[in-house]
Amino acid sequence: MNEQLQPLKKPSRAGKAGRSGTQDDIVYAHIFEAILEQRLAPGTKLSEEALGEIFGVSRTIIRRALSRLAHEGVVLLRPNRGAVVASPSVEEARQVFFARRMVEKAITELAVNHSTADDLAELRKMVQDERDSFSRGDRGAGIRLSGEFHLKLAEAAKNAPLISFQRSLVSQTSLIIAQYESGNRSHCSYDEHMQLIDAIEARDAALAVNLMMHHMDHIDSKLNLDEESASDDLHAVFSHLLQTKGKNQR
Amino acid sequence: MNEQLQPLKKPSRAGKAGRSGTQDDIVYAHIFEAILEQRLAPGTKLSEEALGEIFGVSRTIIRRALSRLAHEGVVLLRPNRGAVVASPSVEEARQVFFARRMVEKAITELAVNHSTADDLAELRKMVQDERDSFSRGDRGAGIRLSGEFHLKLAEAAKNAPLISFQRSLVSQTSLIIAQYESGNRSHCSYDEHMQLIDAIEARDAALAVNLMMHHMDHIDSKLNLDEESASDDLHAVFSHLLQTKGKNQR
DNA sequence: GCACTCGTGCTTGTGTACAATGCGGCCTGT
DNA sequence: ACAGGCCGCATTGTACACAAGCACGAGTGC
Repeated sequence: MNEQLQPLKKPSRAGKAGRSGTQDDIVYAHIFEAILEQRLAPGTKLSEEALGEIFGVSRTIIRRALSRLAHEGVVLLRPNRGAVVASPSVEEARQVFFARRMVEKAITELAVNHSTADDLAELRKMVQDERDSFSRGDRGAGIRLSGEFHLKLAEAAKNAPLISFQRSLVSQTSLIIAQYESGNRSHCSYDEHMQLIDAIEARDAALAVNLMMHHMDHIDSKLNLDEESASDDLHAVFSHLLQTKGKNQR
Repeated sequence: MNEQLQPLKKPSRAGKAGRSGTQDDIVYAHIFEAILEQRLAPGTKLSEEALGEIFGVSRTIIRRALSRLAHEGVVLLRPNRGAVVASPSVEEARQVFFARRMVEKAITELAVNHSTADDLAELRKMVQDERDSFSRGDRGAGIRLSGEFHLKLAEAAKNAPLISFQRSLVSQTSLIIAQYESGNRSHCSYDEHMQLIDAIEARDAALAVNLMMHHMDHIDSKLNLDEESASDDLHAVFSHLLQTKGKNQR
């Protein structure tokens, strides 16, 4: 069991629930980051006690964080058997992508109508960060930041339920990308993000949606979901056997 | 404060997470049911200790249940100030309905392609139950069952992320209906549900989607979201003042 | 008479101890 | 030697006790 947890680096920016720093959120954000940046491999056991020691908090806090992560689908909670990093099957990946396509379309249309100048400025800044990460060679941060771009876009759309759903979809997508990405191409090209912002700023709904749909095409064309990527990752291959327990996910 | 909690009637069917009966799920399902059937009014405080005594479990269990309910949006968790039954504002209601329209459309299309004979049979049975509830005059159960119909439809669509999102949307919709419904008309007419099943069984996607869209129209035409329903419900009127604290919403 | 402040009580937040459950190794019998 | 069952260990599930924070009310000064 290769626990490659690292001993509590700085809180970074805490990505998502970045507001106020209740212990709870800090732990959540750290584990979340670690998973998305692939410092924690799919299938890795997440022991409550071990995590508690690492973060210097009791199991109570860890448990809440894991619960949240499970809700978003990046962690699998197996009754009486602990939590593991989720390893989405190909079928699950397809379902996530289908849902994302639908949501991104709606979000794009809403963003065209509702995004403010501030929203757009922030979005541009995020694309900058993303580009920086890639040029720095930090693939993990790149994956995470490109996800956060899509999340920020959802916020610009000003629809609370969609934001929260998007949060979950983006998390899972990042996990899928980390697991299935073929080659080392930039997976979520910032150029496309930039063009998208331009189209939204121009309030050109048709163009924006079009760009977004192509963007989605590009993302999943870069994954090899068609053949189960062979013996590359034994865990992923048998994950559906190992972890299909009693979750709500069919 | 009028705690109209009633002392632990039978588990009923536990509606949603009906599988296995861990204490956790039981408590969750009971509170969920009580809220959707309007035995718990929006704004009602949900004290952990009180609930614990009622259900005969410790606060730990209650807390998890409340956390799940908060995730679905039917309960509002205010840090250090306890949980209350959510009372969605008109704006929140609009956002939920927008999202639902989008999701129901996708679900309908998927269900046309993926629903099995078993799915359809179960759906028909649920519509029966729904009709029975209304003829019995049990409005609360009717609201809940019509919601469960839409949830079952999502399951027939065979897309896990959509199912879980739909669960949250249906819950919130039920709450909104309970809060804003004008008059006493049957709000989610079973006739429309039946026609929808027929169209799906006939694999007529265009018709099915059409019916679903009209169904959505009917639902929100029955609500008076346009004027804040006057002094009818003092709680609802001032809820945005009382509860807008630090939630992730917008 | 009004407003501000301080004290008190209740509710929630967190840590920890104990119980229950599943897992793996060991032993025994065939 | 291998299969099956038994027992001990580790990890999670639950409850409880203590700490902290907020709300309400009484009292006092202006």
